[in-house]
Amino acid sequence: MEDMEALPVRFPSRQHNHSSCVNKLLGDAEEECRRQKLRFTEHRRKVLEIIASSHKPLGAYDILEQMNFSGRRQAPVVAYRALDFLINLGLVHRLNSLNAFVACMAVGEDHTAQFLICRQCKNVGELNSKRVSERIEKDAVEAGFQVDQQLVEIIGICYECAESG
Amino acid sequence: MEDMEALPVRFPSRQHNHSSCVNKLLGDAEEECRRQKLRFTEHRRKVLEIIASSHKPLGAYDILEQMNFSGRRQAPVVAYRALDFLINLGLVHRLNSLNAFVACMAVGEDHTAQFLICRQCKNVGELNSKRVSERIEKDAVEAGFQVDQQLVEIIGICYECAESG
DNA sequence: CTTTTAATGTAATATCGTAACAGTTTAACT
DNA sequence: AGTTAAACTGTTACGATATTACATTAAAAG
Repeated sequence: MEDMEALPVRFPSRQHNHSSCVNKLLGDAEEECRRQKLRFTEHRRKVLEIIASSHKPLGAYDILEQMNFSGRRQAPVVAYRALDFLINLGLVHRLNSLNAFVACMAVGEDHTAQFLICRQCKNVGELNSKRVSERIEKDAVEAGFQVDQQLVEIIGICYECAESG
Repeated sequence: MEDMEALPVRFPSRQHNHSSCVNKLLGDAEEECRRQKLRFTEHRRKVLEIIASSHKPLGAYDILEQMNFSGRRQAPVVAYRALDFLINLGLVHRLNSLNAFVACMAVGEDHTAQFLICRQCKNVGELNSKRVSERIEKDAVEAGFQVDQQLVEIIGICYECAESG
């Protein structure tokens, strides 16, 4: 029998205003850090802000370029350290097929994410389909494989790009 | 209603002898190239042979190391060119989460592959679950996304590693 | 046998990511 | 407060992965 609950999907529309995303995410981050007694430092805040201000995936060096606090260029490791932290907290995801990073669109929802990558506008959305993750889990187990982590990246064309030709 | 046909899965067992894989794959490659009027050159044959001789994913530079024909080291681009060719032919797959390459285990079967990556023994298997690929396709479409390509990598522990503790 | 298409050789360089270690800040505990 | 331990930062250097560009050679098509 099919699971009939609505399929949660987040794909950023063109009109979409980022600043609310940014604020929400920064708030979530602060709260989560308080809860887990972790430090939400300047670097971490800045990196999260940069990533959340775009729904296009950013490379580590793109992020780095936007981190010139005092005109001074940061070393790569600075970005990578912050990214690791944010990924562990579930606030940022890494897209393996692009070597790039996006902000999570469903923080704290205990979601399994499949990424929708539009190869035209380059925006990335999240499909949070439990049906997909459960299907993968079941079939892997049936094949004798114990699943720790699923990485699902779906390349194609988003709704708005398909509309506008 | 559930699809009840057997779930095709290939995970290399420990006893497994590679030479038959290698021969089969080289044969398939030759045939496919003849059919498509493509050239199965020395580099391409060698790279395919190297990849097929292991079920552990190999990086481009690992492959390169094994390509020293005349004691002379090849340039990276040589390996990448052959890899691109073999990937386009469907004989080799790229694992994005590892920046590495494996031989296809189901050549010519019009398969959609999900990769099973054992983080203990490092072997990689292929789950060729139509149910998974169709579930992804359906849910993406329902979310307004037109799918061109699916990248599914499943990290965990294979049967033999789970058995032996 | 010449044209044109595909593949190769070679060098240089771009892009992505980590190791190592000294110094500093913060939190936790007397 | 003063001391200690843990986490974070600054900095340098380097390793790993991948591509561009262009001259040359080989193969296929006419």
